[in-house]
Amino acid sequence: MPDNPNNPKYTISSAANLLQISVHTMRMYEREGLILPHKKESGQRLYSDMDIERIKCIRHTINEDKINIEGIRRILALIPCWAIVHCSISDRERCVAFGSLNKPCWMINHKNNFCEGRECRECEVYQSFGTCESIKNKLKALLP
Amino acid sequence: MPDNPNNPKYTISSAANLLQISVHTMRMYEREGLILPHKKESGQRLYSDMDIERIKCIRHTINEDKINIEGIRRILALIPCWAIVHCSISDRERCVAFGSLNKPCWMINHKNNFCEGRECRECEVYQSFGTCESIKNKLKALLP
DNA sequence: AATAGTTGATAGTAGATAGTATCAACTATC
DNA sequence: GATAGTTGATACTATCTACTATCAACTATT
Repeated sequence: MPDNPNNPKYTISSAANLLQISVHTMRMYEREGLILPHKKESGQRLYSDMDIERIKCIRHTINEDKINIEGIRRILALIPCWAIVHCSISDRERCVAFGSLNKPCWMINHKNNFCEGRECRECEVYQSFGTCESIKNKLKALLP
Repeated sequence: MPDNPNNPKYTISSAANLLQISVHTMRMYEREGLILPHKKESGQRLYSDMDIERIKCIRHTINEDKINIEGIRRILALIPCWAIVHCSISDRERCVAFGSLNKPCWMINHKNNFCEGRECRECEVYQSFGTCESIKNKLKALLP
């Protein structure tokens, strides 16, 4: 396996070490829908370099920008997934994620359409927040 | 003056009464950039029915949805004003609001362009949050 | 097979955040 | 012209939120 930034290689404790936070905080962020680590069949989590970067971004948003977790989730829920993956109109009509206002698509079972068989972890929608670049910049690219 | 919903007619205390909140909370929301009441020349604030509706929405977002004020402001900052008012590319390059990531345009002096001479209170960008309809729905309308 | 790490869950804490109280100077309205 | 309301400012507080500690059962690694 080549060393791409999505390669899940850190256990939860070594990731927590890198980030100087507790293992439990890592799991909290996941429960809240902010991160989506790789899971082995046994259920054990593994984190990639992208995941580390993403969590740094989350921490900055919470600690420096003073936005709470509900706020972050609501912002993530605004990412216009439909315009990023270009799913069809009929896909959208059936899609629970498209209709959701308070949860990002990757927190919702929405596999009855375009996203069938795709890993949310790998999806550009999920990764929009990965590098802490603002979602506004993504909107600027999409909206002329 | 006809009775349109933007007509500023309530003083701060009668508005606070209608909303069952303190006068001071009203001014806090303003300081935080969530509302933009009409001001008389003396500096006295006047609120319209739309303002009342907007504050109801803000309260719901804080108390029920549990999103903090910083979070709300960051969400408002995501409204794609440029695509709503259709300002020119060169306007955008000069516009401080276009570049801002953490404040909505109406909190920023951005009158050196398209918005020159326009009242932010009356602008569709500001009013996007007026009825508590989600900004996601606005994005859906703008993004095919 | 034994140690170290992981899982989910519940209970608890330090500190931040939304909101309040109080103030003197100024304005509206009767 | 007098009362009631408004302005901005600072100091204060109750409550919630992000985070931690501890637990027994399970898994990885040596």
